[in-house]
Amino acid sequence: MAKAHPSTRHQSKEHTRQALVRAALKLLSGHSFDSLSLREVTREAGITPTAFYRHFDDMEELGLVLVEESFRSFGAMLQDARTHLATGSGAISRFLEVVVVHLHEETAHFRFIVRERNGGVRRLRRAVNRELQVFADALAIALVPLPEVDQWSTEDRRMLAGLIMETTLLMVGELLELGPDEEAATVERTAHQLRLISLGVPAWAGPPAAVPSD
Amino acid sequence: MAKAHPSTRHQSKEHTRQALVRAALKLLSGHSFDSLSLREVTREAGITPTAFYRHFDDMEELGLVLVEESFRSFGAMLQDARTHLATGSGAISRFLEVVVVHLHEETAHFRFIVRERNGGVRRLRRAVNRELQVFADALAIALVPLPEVDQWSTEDRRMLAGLIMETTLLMVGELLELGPDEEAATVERTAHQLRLISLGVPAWAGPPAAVPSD
DNA sequence: TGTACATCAGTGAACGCGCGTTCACTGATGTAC
DNA sequence: TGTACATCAGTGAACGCGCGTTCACTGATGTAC
Repeated sequence: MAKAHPSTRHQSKEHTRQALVRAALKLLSGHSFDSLSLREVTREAGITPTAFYRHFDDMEELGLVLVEESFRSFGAMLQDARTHLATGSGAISRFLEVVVVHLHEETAHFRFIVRERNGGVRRLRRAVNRELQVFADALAIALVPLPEVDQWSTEDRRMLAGLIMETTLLMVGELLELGPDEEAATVERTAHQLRLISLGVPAWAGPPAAVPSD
Repeated sequence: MAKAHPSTRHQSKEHTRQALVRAALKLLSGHSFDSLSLREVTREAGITPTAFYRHFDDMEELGLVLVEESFRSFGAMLQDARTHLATGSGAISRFLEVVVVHLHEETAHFRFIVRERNGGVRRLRRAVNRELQVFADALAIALVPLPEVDQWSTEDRRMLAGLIMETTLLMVGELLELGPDEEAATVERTAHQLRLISLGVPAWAGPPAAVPSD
């Protein structure tokens, strides 16, 4: 029962497991998940195909682990963005800079999210979109303190948070296709889009009445 | 040289070709393109694998044809939206209704666009995003007559058109995952997002100065 | 500390299967006269 | 209109290959005493 030290066996198993995860993420830069083969992953990780089953029941289980891990990066990015952020002047540009920095650090994770959210494997798609929903809801709550938004309904705040998150995620998808020197224009465009959205906020008065119709 | 009538041979070849295209689109409802096999497509189309090569050099060429065909549906939708549209009261809701109707008619085409724009096959991704760019630019030009936008720079109009198109396309992606009875909430949310954007338009005064900073 | 046994991560051979592509072919349709 | 030849969409067998999964195994690490 003495499990004081983690034991060499656990450590090396964990090491191999991470090699599998890293191998999968590497290979997914040129593939979608549902054309990724088990043998390909084990080959890249440097182990026998058979050994895969010591770590995962099947590829789909690996996929779900990739979702989890990718969203740790995503969450870290939003966390970082929040601490650097505050509201006010230059907020949008600084927010997008944080996004770009994290994108460069964890490209594979962000690519996985962007690709598989509309990818060909249903369970993965669902898992990715469930996570995105969680983060959008968190963003909606983070918006509460803003003076112009504090009277909005929860639903409206979620609507706004979704729009912000998706506009940002669209930028991420575009940046993944570009070289470093082509990024600036895309980031600037996204900044303008977010500013345009922010300009709509003070004019928003809820869905039903307020504006003549629609 | 007499090619007055289309000839039975051409007709039946064209018929088989369309069967291949239809087979591929059908199979892509549960797949991404890069895990779709040639044999699978010919099986579904009811021909021998070998016969495939009478129509396409390889699967990628089929994929590019799917891009072309899918964007015919996409263009038809935008065309239809424009005739039904005009500006003003209820415009957004009516626009989204047109989108939903076309989505139900050509689900496979829209799914293909949404899935493969971030999919695992580079050439397809590029082709899809090139087409989206073309349509976004067309939308930007269509915005010119609007009184609040007519003084904007071309770049700003493209920025706005991109935001509108992407917000709509996001809705399409979400609707593809939902049953018919769950659609209303998503459409309504998108309508609110588009309205929020439209509320920002009168306040927009170009990127640099005008607003204190950012 | 030393010994005897249990655990278990990774191996290597083997399986049946679907894959993309080749090849020589068939037979219906099209064309020239 | 009738005949002889050309075209060519689709066939069917064959190939070598990578796939996921099974199985009995090895040998290093962990545990009990």
